[in-house]
Order: sequence, then C-alpha cells, then structure tokens
Amino acid sequence: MINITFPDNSVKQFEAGATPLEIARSLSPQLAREVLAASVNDQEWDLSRPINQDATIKLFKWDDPEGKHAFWHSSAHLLAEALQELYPGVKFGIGPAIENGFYYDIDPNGHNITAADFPAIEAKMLELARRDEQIIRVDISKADALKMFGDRNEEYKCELISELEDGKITTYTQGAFTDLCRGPHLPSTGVIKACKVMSLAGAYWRGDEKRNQLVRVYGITFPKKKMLDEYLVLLEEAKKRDHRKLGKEMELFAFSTNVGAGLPLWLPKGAALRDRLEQFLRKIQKKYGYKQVITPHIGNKQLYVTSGHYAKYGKDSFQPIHTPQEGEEYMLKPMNCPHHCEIFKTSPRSYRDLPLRLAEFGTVYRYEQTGELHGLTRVRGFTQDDAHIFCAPDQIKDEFLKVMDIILYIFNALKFDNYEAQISLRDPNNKEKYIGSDENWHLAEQAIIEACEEKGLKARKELGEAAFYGPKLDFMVKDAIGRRWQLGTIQVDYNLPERFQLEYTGADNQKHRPVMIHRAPFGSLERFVAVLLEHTAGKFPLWLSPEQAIILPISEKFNDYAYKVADQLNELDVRVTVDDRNEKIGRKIRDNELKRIPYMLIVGEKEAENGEVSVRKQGEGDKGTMKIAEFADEIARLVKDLQ
RNA sequence: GCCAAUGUAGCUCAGUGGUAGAGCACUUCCUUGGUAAGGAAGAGGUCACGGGUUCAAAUCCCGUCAUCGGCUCCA
Repeated sequence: MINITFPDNSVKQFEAGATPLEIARSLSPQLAREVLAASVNDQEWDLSRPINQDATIKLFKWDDPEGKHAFWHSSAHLLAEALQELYPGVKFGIGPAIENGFYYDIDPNGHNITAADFPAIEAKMLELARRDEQIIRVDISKADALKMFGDRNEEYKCELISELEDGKITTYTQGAFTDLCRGPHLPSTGVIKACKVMSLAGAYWRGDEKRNQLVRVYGITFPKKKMLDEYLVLLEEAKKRDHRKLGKEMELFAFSTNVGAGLPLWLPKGAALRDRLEQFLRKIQKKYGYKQVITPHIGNKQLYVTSGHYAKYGKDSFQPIHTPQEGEEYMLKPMNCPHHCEIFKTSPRSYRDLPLRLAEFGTVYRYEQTGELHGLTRVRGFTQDDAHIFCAPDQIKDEFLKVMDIILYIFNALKFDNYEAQISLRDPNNKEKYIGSDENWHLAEQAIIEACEEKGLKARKELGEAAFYGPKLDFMVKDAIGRRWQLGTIQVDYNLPERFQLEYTGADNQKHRPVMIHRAPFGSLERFVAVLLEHTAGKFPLWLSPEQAIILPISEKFNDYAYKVADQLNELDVRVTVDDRNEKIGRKIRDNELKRIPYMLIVGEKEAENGEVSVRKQGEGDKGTMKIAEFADEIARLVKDLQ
C-alpha cells in the first residue's frame, strides 16, 4: 500500500501502482470524468501512469491551466495523427500546447496543405478522437529511439533525441501514431469533442532563420462543441476591438502608401488624444524632477558610430542622408540617447547635478522588416516618451524605484491591471553578443532584481532577452487577441557613458563615470494608443476622449440654441460639438452612440426655455435634465477624479 | 527577410473569361421630429500597380507594392 497526500493535506491509502485516474475515481465518479491531468510530487504525471511510492498528488481539470495544457498537448498529437493519415510521408517537428490551443510544426515533404484542407483535417481529427484510442507512454533507450525515428526518416525527431539524456526518453503512442514526447497526456483521445484548425504559418525549425522552414498548423480543441462555438464568438468580439479598425472608425490615425509603410498619419482627433497623453506624462515627470529637452530628428553618422549602434544596426537601418558636402552623412535618429549624451556633455557636471533626468517626446525611425509592421504597434516612425537619467552608480536602485512608480501610476490611472513585468537578463552562454564588462552587467542586473523585490513586483526573469548594451525591466500588456506588447521599459546602460566618455566631478574632486538609465513609461505613443484602444474598445476615459459630449437638437429649429450651449460649454473646457444634421432625434442618438461619445446633450423646446440640457450617457441612456453650468461642473469633477 | 492568404466605391462586402454590383456613408430635395436607423432622387470605381495569355481579363499566369495571420527580428 502507498500513502497519497492530497492538496488539503488529507492522506489516503491505495494499492501500489494505482494511477491518478483510479485515485480520482475513488473520490467521485464526477471527478473521474472531469480530471485531465495530474502532478505527483509536483512533477507532471499522466492520469494513467502508475504511482509506486508514497506521494503528494494534485488533480487538474479543464479550469486548471495544467488540465488545458494536457488536453491541448494530446490534441497536438491528434492533429499529427490526422496529418500523418491525410498526408503520408510528412515529417514532424514539435507540437506543443500554447496559451490558446496548440500547434504542430511539420515538414510537408512535398504535400501542399492549404486553408481549404482545414475541414478535412478537422473531420479526420474528430474521426480519430471518436475511436477513443488509448495514449500509451513507453520508456525507450536513446539507441532504440534513434533507430525507431531514423527508420521513419524523422530527421527532426532524431535531432531532438540526439540531444536528450539516455534513460530519460519516452514516447507516447495512440493508434498508428507514435511521438517522441515528455508528456503528460490524456489517458485517451475520446474526451476531445470539438476540433478547429485555426491557421497555417511558416516557422523556422528551432526558431533559427538559417534552418528549414516548416509549416506550423495551429489548432484548438474543446471537451464540448459548445465551448468551441463560444470561443469563436469571443474571437469575433475581440476583432471588433482591433485598434486598426477602431482607429479608422474613430478617425484617430491613418496610413498612406504614398507616405510609406509603417509611417502613421495622426488625424486631428488622434493628435489631440496623443497631446493629452503627453501633457498627462509631462505633469508627472515635472513632479519627479525631469527636465524636458528637444533634439533634432537627424544626427551625424559619426554620432552612431560613437554609440556603437551604427556597427550593430547600420546595415538594417534607413540609410544615411547625404548632403552637398562630399562625404558628409546624417542618419534619421533611431533612438534619442546619443543626442541626450551630447546634452550631458554641454557643460561640466558635478555630483550635485545628479541625477540629471532629461526627457523628450522624441520621434525615432527604425527600418523594421516588412513582415513585422503591424498597425500602430510596430511602425517605422514613432515617438518615444523617452528620458535618460544620468546618475551615480549608487543612485541606480533609487532611480529605478522612482521610474517604477511613474509606470505603475500610469497603468493604474488607465486601468491596465493585467500587465506582466519581465526582467531581461544577458544570456550567460553567449556573452559575446553583448557589450560591456562582466562586472557592470552583474551590478546592473542585481540593481533591477533588487528594485523589483523591494517594490514587491512579480517579474519573470528571461535569460538572453537583454538589449546588447544592458539589462532591462519591461512591462507587457496584451492586446485584444492576447498578443503581448512591450509598453513601459527601464534599461540600465553602462555602455553609452563609456563610449561618450561622460564624466562628472565627485565630492572627492575626482572624475567619475555616470550610469545611464533609459526609460519610457508608455514605450511609444503609437503602441500605447494602440493597446489603450484595444483595452477600452475605443471608450476612452473621459479626460482622454477626443469628443466628450455632442449636442443633439430635436429639430433644426433648435440649432441656434444648440450652438449657444456649445459655445458656453467650450468656454468651460468641455470638448463638445453639435450634430446639426436634418435627422430625427432617434437617428442622431443611434449614430452618436456608435461613435462612442461619452455624453449626448439633447436640446429642444423645453431645454431652450429653461437654459438646460437633457443628458444621455453613452451605453446607459437618459439621465434627466441639468443646467448648462451644472453639466460643465460635473464633467470637470469627473475629469479630475479619473485622471 | 521567410511561409501562407488577401487586395473591387469613403466603409463592409458580392461578382471565376463576355456592358462594374449591393448595403451603409456622401450630395440635393421632401419631412421639423423627444431618447438606437423617416422618405425620394443623385453622385461616386484605371476592379492595388506593372507585364503576359486570350477575339475578349476584376476573373487565368508572372512580377511588384500594400495589408492580414504566423516565423525571425525589435537599438
């Protein structure tokens, strides 16, 4: 007999060799039906894998991430099994579960798979699932595994096996399909009731663009048909929040191929929105001791040779601008830091000047690859809410904490509550990719980690994600369909002060090298507005709304009164316009509801007589009448509270 | 840059080899109204661009550009 400990610390006895599924069944038949995966002593475990010793166990259902993960991982195998039947000879790469579903990378080996084949693939998956084949785990030696997959010309699998440790290799088999896999998996395929192939994409083998490109088939599955339908509806809803669609509808920004790909045009309403965001940030930065500067959009090529950026990115950038002067070259600035370093150097600095915080809404230009451009989130010309903090090494942590305060204040003000923080560290096995000394890297990385700990910020650490000049702390926010975008960023840089030979005089009357912190709480105005649009579905907080209210006269007879009200409200800082079209009131309400204008002010005979407006709130309806000044006060109060 | 798809009116889309279409938006007229679509008429297109096949191309083929979903990249 073995003792099994459950999450509530209760202990029960079972026969040695009992499986998690059997254990679940002993607890309740319902649990046995719903359980999808387990962990044994915190190790992932198949439901059908025997437990031979005392252990603590956790059982996972659909609502647990671990349960979904096993479900989708097994679904990836089901997809592979279907592809193997439909396209004999395809070779398999990897097929993991992901956040929403799973994918399998395959080498089609001559077959041409297109979106038109999706229904056939889905049908085949369902057909196989209905057979409810057992998924069987087998331990296999490295030699046997190499032979087994070698015989089938599974070159990708062989490559993976060759890197695995002998004795720790397992395969999983369902029906005629066997895959190299660590598991865990469902006991059988029968619980998969709904299958959808979502899309096809090219994906480099092992993420390396120098290697073969495989076909990645994305799919998602559910234990109930209804759940798939609901998921598809959810996706459709999410697409309605796409910032590219909303930006067009709300006349915020546009693109023109005549101007160029990835070069956004800010329309009047978008420009006003952006301006409000800038004012908002300026106000906080002033409080935190930042000084605004302004620098040109171009810089002498030599500036970037000095900074080191030219050597690293020069080839892939917008190419230098030539002048009538032979040999003279300027570059569109891809970042603001070198300019700010030059500002630092305009006068001798003392330790008393530090930290020196130089801020600029700096527009930069980067030649992003064509396939990378994406609405406002990835563009070739964008404005960073940039600042560079020059400080003494012992001030880093304190400055870091202050910047974190600003970022968290902004996220809080705009209700970005499900952001993720990521500390990007150097890849210790690839040190040649980075510039700067080991010692400086270590100091900077420690400063970030300690600052996060001090703030109680849960941050994921990622090795190899650091910039080439220093480690960073990034704040990521998801868009409508779950893609993560980096917004706020704080980066420590020991490199540029070195390259630009920045110095200050210390209390000891000796020269010292300052440290530089790059930081941008929004990241860029473009990306920030994009993510804000997707988060709010275009319903901005009142203080940001391009139009806060619109006046709807009941008929043309009251247009004069409407304009009088508009003048008064504009005078009181309410952003308001008049819908003076020759339409019925119902029509005007409908159109302006759809335009997401927070307040509609309806005026007719009654209101004109009493100097009032009838207030209607977007999405909520009639709120009754108010005096004009009363409404303006209300707006002023709300704007103050919300900001 | 790579893989796959798409590109028709301001917007959303139909049109698969034989005269360029619809709804919404727009303009004009009628209507002057009380909380989510009043009525009529009109205007609007080099079917992304460049080549090719064909008696004939929005439609088939090739190339380019842009967009979309991924991959890679992201100072």
